[in-house]
Amino acid sequence: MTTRSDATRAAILRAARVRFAEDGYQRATIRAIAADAAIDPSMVMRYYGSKERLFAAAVDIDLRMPDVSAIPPERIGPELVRHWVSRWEEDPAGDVLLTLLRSAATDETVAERVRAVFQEQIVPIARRLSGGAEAEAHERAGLLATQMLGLALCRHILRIPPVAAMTTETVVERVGATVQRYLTGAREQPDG
Amino acid sequence: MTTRSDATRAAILRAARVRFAEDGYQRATIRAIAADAAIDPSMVMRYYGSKERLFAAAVDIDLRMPDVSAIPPERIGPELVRHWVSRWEEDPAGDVLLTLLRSAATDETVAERVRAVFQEQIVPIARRLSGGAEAEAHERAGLLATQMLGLALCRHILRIPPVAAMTTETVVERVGATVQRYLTGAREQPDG
DNA sequence: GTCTATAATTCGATAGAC
DNA sequence: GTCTATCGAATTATAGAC
Repeated sequence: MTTRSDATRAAILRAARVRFAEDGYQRATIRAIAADAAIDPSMVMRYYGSKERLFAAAVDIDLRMPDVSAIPPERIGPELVRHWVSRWEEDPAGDVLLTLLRSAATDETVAERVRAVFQEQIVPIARRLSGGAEAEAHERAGLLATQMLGLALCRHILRIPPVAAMTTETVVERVGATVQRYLTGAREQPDG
Repeated sequence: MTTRSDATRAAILRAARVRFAEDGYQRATIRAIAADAAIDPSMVMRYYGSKERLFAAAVDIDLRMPDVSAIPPERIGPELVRHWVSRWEEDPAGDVLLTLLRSAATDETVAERVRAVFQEQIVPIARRLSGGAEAEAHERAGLLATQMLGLALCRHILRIPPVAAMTTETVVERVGATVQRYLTGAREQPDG
């Protein structure tokens, strides 16, 4: 029933997501987050205990991959890319994904978390499509990750002009074709 | 003729490259770099003036893309990937590339530099292969960047197991085919 | 050329008044 | 529940002895 404290908590979390997304974990300061939320810095400590716990709360989100069994296998590539692109454009999710990827590049703890998401949410998609062979599923999932994360990196973090300017439809078509090949394409030769 | 100071400069630079590559710009401290180089922290300031200038000196390297005119157009994809993978495994270059990409994810100044490298070294490759159309060259170069940088990100920074474990030959074949399509593949439909 | 000592900031975290 | 005041630690950077 403490609605005022709940509002404060939410305001802190909202400000933290923006700050972490813009500045990264290290440059973002508790003082700046508190200023954005228009509250006192000590309130952040009171509600979240430490900067690290605040960060964990700010990036605690479910990646929610789509149900691949509902997508025709021959359309899986473009559909996955479309889902991925739209996730990055949603409101709190986009900031969280931005924060996660930026932080993963400089923080081993966050990188480990990305690897866990890969193992739990990406590998099963490849496993379902490549009928049993475990090593093959891992390789296909890995290639998928290079393209999906590379797209997000260039489009939202590095903001390479032609990639950032590309329309959703162009991305879905061009990158979708690559993802399709990585997931369902014939293997040209045995693994070297 | 100041060979001792030159040796000190070089030792600082060598230690800086390793530290920046391992810890990133912010977490790497002048004190730690000096300790690695077995000299006094104030010497770093004496030789490089500031942490920022030391960083600039540490990552000042030419990316040296291969001469594309010497490669048959139908083999450009795998050859570019092979060159890229091997650059990341060279000795000082690998550390510098690692530092650049990690730092670009969290530092806008470094990101701007990556964009400049893209414009000066990647776009011309696409331009040469796509005969004149400037917008098309930019888009092809952008797609190339998503795949190349995504590969480096997953293999060397996030160290996603199946990507990190992939042999050079497998990467050259699988990712090379994608790069080949991005650079010389037919366009399925006009840009949306 | 090299090192000691320290200035000047900045930040996370705590104690306690109201 | 919220804010004031401050501690303690870490960092870049500087001044100056040797």
